[in-house]
Amino acid sequence: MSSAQHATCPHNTAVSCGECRLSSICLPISVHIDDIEKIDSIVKRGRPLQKGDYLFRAGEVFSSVYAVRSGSIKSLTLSDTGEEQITGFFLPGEVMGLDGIGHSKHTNSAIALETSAVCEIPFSQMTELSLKLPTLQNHFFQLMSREITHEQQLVTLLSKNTAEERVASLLLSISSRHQRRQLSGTRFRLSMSRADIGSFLGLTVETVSRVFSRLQKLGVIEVDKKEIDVKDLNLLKASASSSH
Amino acid sequence: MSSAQHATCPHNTAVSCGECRLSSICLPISVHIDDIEKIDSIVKRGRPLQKGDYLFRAGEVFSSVYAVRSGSIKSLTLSDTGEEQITGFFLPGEVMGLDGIGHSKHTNSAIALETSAVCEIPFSQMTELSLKLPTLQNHFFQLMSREITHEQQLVTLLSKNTAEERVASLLLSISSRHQRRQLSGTRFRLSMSRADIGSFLGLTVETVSRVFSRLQKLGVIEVDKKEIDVKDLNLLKASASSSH
DNA sequence: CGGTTCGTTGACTATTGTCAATGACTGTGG
DNA sequence: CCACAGTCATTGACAATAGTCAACGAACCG
Repeated sequence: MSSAQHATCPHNTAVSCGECRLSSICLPISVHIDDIEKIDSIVKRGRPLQKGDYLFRAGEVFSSVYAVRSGSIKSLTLSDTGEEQITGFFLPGEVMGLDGIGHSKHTNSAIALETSAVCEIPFSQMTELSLKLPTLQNHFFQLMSREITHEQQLVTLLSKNTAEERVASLLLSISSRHQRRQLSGTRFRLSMSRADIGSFLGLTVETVSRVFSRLQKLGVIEVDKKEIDVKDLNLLKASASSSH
Repeated sequence: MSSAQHATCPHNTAVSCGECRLSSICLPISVHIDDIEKIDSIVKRGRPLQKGDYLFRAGEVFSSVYAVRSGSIKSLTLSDTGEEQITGFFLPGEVMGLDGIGHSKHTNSAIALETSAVCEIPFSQMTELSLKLPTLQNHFFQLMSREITHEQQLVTLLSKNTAEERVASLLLSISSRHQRRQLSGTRFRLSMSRADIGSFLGLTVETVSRVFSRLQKLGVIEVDKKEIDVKDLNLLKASASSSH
């Protein structure tokens, strides 16, 4: 039904890192086979999360980072005034929870947007193993650095771009992340609500909804509830970058 | 003249990590003395940068991260349309350049806001040393994780807060970073221009200027060009957090 | 099925951006 | 040492983008 389903069972809990088709995304490219086994031995695979389930909560003691195996997860913080701010959407192959390292506590909560499976990587075991596998150490430095870069790009998006450009950019981002997994970059399902999108992009639900309508009217995309069909990728790219 | 001057020469290039009064900020707290010497031996200390000098440029090959020793540095990216986005301000003891690790290229440029000195830490030597000093490895993981958290807080600020709240938050941030270095948290000099502040906070120069005027009229701060005197810290904190 | 959440659309408001003018400060060169 | 050009900061008037409030229908859940 969903276009994001894998050929094999998407939430299969018995797949090792060596066999996982996502490994090229979440693991260092150039590790030896026996090293993959070592990594594999510290990874815990729990049973799938149901939509709405928490993977971890802000304030909890940090002990692991998580690689999404299937489904999708949103991360969010609660501001002092109690309202939630969506800080990210994580798709299969992406690693989350890196923000907890700095203060030994999670600063975000993580909630499944649909039925999802994750690989838990206990952080202290990972750092220990990193001392013997320079490639692994380097991989995590790179993961974290890219996360910094992503956040900076998001800051720029919020600083300098209009509502339409922000929404178009998010669609492009999701599109390319689907493509990286050999899925369609032009037809996909948004697992998050309009409110989540709005919070992530610093917009209200109403504005997000209006932008979807406008992009549809312009022939850029076709929207059917959460299903998005990109009709003209170049137009979408044009919508995402400021014209002035 | 500037309130940020150290008692000893602030740009002294001959101070080792062991003697540096900033070490508790930029180095792991619990390293043994001989280990500090090892770290010290890979750190390069160049001659001070003058105002406007580049420390590195976006696109250059990444090889080192930098700890600010004195002065202040701004980091910025150039958008595809060529306009600059300020991504951060770095004060003594703070480490910058971490975003370059992920793609082996700097994604930001770094420019001195005033006469400044930095410690250059060659990254490959650091990672190599990290394999023998778990504390050092952990320290860098923490530094990077905190950077992620900071960026997320900035995203939230831009998403949810008004112009006044953003400016007040920046002033509070600078205030507490000064205090951490035993400097006055209520009287300090902003080394960056109004345009830099605006770009960083996603506001125009005019709006920044108007907010400064308003905060002054309200008795929160006193503004004399770049010199800021916080008259009522609690009022400033109130101005920084959303009232609704 | 009924109640609740979610998404869309409209009318109006308000915060911030844009454009413009002015004054202060900075630095350079005659 | 002063004059001048250029940048920077401030302020005002006006415009525009996105937010607020409200109503409605559709989908989802128990």
